[in-house]
Amino acid sequence: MMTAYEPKKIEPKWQQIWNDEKAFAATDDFTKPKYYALVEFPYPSGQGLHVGHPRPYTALDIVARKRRMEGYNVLYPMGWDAFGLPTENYAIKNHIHPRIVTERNVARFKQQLHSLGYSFDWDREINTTDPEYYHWTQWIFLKLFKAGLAYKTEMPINWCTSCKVGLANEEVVGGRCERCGGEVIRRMQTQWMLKITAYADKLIDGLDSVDYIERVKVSQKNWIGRSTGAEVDFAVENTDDKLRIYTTRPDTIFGATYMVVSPEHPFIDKYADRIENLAEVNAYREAAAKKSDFERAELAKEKTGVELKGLRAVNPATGRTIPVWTSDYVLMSYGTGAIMAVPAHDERDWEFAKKFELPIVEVVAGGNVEEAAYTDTGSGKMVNSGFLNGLEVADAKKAITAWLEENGLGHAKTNYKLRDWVFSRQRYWGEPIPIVKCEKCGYVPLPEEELPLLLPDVESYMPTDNGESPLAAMTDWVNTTCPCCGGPAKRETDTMPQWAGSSWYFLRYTDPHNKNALASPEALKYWMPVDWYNGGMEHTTLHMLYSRFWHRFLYDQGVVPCPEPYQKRTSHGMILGENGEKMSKSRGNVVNPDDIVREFGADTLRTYEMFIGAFELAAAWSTEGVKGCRKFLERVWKLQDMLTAEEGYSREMETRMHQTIKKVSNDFEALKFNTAIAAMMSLVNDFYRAGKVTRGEFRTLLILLNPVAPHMTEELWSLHFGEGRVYRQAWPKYDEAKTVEQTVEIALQMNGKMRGTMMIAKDAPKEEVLAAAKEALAARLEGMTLVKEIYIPGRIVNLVVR
RNA sequence: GCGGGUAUGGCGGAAUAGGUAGACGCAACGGACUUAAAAUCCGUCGGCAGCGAUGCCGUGCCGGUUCGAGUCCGGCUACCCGCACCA
Repeated sequence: MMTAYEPKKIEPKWQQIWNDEKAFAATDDFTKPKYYALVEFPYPSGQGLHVGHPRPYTALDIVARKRRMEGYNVLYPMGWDAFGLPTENYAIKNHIHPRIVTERNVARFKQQLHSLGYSFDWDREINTTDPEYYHWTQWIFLKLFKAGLAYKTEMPINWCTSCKVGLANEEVVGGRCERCGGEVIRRMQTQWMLKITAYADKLIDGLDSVDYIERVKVSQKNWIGRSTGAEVDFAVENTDDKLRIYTTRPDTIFGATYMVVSPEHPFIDKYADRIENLAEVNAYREAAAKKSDFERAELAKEKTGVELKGLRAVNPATGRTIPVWTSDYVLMSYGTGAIMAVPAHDERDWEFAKKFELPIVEVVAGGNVEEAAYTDTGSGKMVNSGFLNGLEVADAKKAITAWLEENGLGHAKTNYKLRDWVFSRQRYWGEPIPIVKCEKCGYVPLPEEELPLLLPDVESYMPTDNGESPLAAMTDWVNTTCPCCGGPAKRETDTMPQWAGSSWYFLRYTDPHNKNALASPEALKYWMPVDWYNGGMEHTTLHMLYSRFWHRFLYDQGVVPCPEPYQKRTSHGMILGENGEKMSKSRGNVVNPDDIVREFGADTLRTYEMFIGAFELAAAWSTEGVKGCRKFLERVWKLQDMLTAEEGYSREMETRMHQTIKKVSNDFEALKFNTAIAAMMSLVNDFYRAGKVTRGEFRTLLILLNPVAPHMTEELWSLHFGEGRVYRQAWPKYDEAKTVEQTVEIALQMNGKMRGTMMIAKDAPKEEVLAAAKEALAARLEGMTLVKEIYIPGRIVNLVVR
């Protein structure tokens, strides 16, 4: 008699067996074909695993398990991105060392992941807060520093007033701190910077060589924001000086009727004595300085500005003098901080010109520049533009750029929206920056053999109001000697941002216990690049860009063997609450995976999360849907009662078996887990309809279903197929010829409208099919003239009549 | 504003290269089993009309191409997610 399906008993049992057998350890046999599947390692928060975590983990677990069955040496690792603010804030509040908090959270996460039966190679677990790990994070920083890509500078930063910490532009969302929602203001601070801008072109161009879903590529390109144009010098009247601007539309230079400089532009101070309305100008500048970037953008609807009276510039194309204004719609941080304004062909300039009654001169025909700026670059010929008249925009660009270069007035120039990466945090729970400041020698890197520079214990983790990290209070630690001259020196007290540890972690997995290098060249050569990396869309512009930057740098340094770290990148959709809203504590719609495992089992949770909908799209949780998946697994379980002694496939099921193998195999590769599972459900329904299943059919089903529901399939295997394991079986093969039905149902249409169906032999000749169709539709064809006969084999017959 | 995405039954969602719209699942309804309920198994399940074989309509909206359009083309609308004065 068959036993009941009890996931609570069988799941922990198999998890223990896999653990004892080291079932999923990647081997160091570098002669085997490899497959490196990667999911983003989690931040071990105090809340434990969220029901959103298992979606990507299960998806790539399926891929990893399938690859093993296909004979690959698979690396599917897991670790902890454990530095970060929530842990530190918790530590401050509860006076517990962040290390202890981290350990506790990691233990919880790990136990939860175990309970879901993932085939991670736990021997390769890593933790970014482990000195053995951050040794190499610091080592990479030193490399960057020595290559001139890390520098310290005083700059206005985004300062979160609540976290008391500087934020990267990417961490400011809608003028507020991405993490705590606190107000963000601008503040001057000395910061370590990484020159990611030096890699802007490589980061864009590298995208051509990898297989990322399109929207990830598009986002990255937009974020880097490469634009080509020209820098042009405008002479300042009555001086020998020039004001340099950047434009992407040098072709419209004849229409430049005024100039605008950013309120922060040094030009204003330089010529302060000539500005007749200096008081007014300074008042405007002060008002602009108080606004955050966000406020500036918010108030964008209404243009503001002040003319710098007494200063005029010369349009190098027309030779006419034009006024110079200052306005906060021009940003100091992009281009040269100054623009030529062409109101006829730029919306912002147009608005500004309308408001301040500045002249609007059309130089590209095709619009009505009194009504709106005409910005179309695809059509329209140049007018009012001297030697450019009659040219298309694209040709005019080339002609004017050549002319500017010939006359020493300007040159072609590429600009980027991407800014350098603010790399310091005034915080405790991060990697110490391995630099000391010596009065004599300046910033001096620690010798590599002194790494890792350990994070010292401090009394308080509270950041300070003056913007210094809690480490600054540790005078014993801070005061040191200069590695260069031996004189007194002070350690850097800022720490690295959380992005640091996650910018190279995929390399460490290839050789996680290496004491002499971040990983051995052999391991890197074998495992890299990652074959398939899946993660959230929220990481496309931050983590993805940062890690590609570091990896590309390490490639240039000869440390890693390939320029791009990830061969393929996909993204999963979010799991929403039952009400269709984002899950959050405040909304009270959070589902805890532990509860689902306890009530239905891990296999049900895995199956449900894969069945919930298209992998890339958001999907709302449904407890009823979970029950449906449990029911499906029960039905598989109960197939035991219908098992016959036959080893192969039965004649009537053979085609269905081959079809299902094909469908499941292809769908797993294409991330179409929902339809793969639907196909298996369908097959199981067929077994029920037949009232029997052969051992051969059952065997194949268990293998196909194993990546999705590994525990139950192992249990059924052990009950019916002996000591072996499903996870060691070869992935089933299908015979294309056997996936095709011998008799097919085809649709009968008249004038494209459905008029019935008929069964016919798959390879029946066209004439025969048409004859049969005409016979079937004979009554309807009465009195009609047959105009055309269309036959699509296996699909449709369409008779066109009049 | 710019970029990307989505729109299909009561619901989640299927539909390789135009070729039987609604696979699979949920809910609902009917039946079997049961003293009963749950569970399970079997069946029905887009709308309108009809006792019925059947007919007409139907994939956000308007139009087009085609023997045939959820799918292609032109023009819209709504919602979601990024970015947001980047010259």
